[in-house]
Amino acid sequence: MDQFDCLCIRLRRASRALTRLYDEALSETGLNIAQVGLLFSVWQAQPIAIKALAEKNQLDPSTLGRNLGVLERRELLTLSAGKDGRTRMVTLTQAGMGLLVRAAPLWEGAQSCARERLTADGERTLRALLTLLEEDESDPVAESPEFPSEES
Amino acid sequence: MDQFDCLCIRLRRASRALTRLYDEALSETGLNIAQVGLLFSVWQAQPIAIKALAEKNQLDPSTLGRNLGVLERRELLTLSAGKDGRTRMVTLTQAGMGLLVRAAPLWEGAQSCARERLTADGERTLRALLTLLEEDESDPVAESPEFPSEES
DNA sequence: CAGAGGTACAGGTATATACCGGTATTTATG
DNA sequence: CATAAATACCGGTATATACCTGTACCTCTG
Repeated sequence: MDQFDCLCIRLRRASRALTRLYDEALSETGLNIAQVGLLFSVWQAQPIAIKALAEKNQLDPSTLGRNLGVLERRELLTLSAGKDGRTRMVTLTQAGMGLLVRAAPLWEGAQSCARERLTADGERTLRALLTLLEEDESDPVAESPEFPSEES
Repeated sequence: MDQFDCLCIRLRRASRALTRLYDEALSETGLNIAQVGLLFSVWQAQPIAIKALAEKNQLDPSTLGRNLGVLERRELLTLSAGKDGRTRMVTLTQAGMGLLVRAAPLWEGAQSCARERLTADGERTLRALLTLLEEDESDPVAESPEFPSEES
């Protein structure tokens, strides 16, 4: 039962390390990779209800609700009542969009840095493995858009 | 630039999912995988100073200190002054040892379950990749060179 | 249409995580 | 030896994460 053989502990540790890398790269935006990723996820699907967004991100809805609260207070997104009175729809603000645009090149830098640590084959395999680990999988947003740019 | 192509976001998501699997398996112990892993790590190296344990686990020392506090309150480990008056040495209690023994088969179940989702080859590759990712966490994107702009 | 049951979210509680600044202690330096 | 610098830890603050409970709202059924 060596700890280094625990897939979960290793994955968590790698996750912390990689998060530090991305957070550092994004530091000048004032947001971390979790927040930027969340903004991006909203941008892909807005307006979207909290429940749906939670499933999309495999996050507990209550966790997501609090995470959204942070971004709402910073006026990067808005939470408004949906047609169904129970739901709250999430939408990016102009500032939120602008932040994504600013974050894009910084994110690319971190991604390149992370990618350099992997061989092409290794990265493909990692992706396949991550997909397996993520299990369920709702449709992976087929023709996925990219980070918003000035033109979008 | 689909969010699913962000290595960090994917790793974090896989980490959450896998953590849920292990936590569920360990639920009857009253501890989660992070706590069990920490107990195990202490057991491997006790008595050990917080700083050293933090490095071993790639955790911020203040984070680790708080995590240890939780386990100390449950009397699974003790924190005592070291020879160096600044350090606090971590040691498992009998209860802490006992909990590790109880957790072992439950952990094995979760590990097997996780392993079933991977091919043998895939798992080897994942381990190699995780090792790569865990290596060096120093000065990240300081002077990141060009970005391999793929098709962008 | 009224009540039962399901759904979406908010908030409480607890832990995980990191950064920063402060304090005590040790080590290095003149 | 006195003091500056480095070290190890603690506590404040903020966010991330999940579970559980309560509440408002919707939907289904008799």
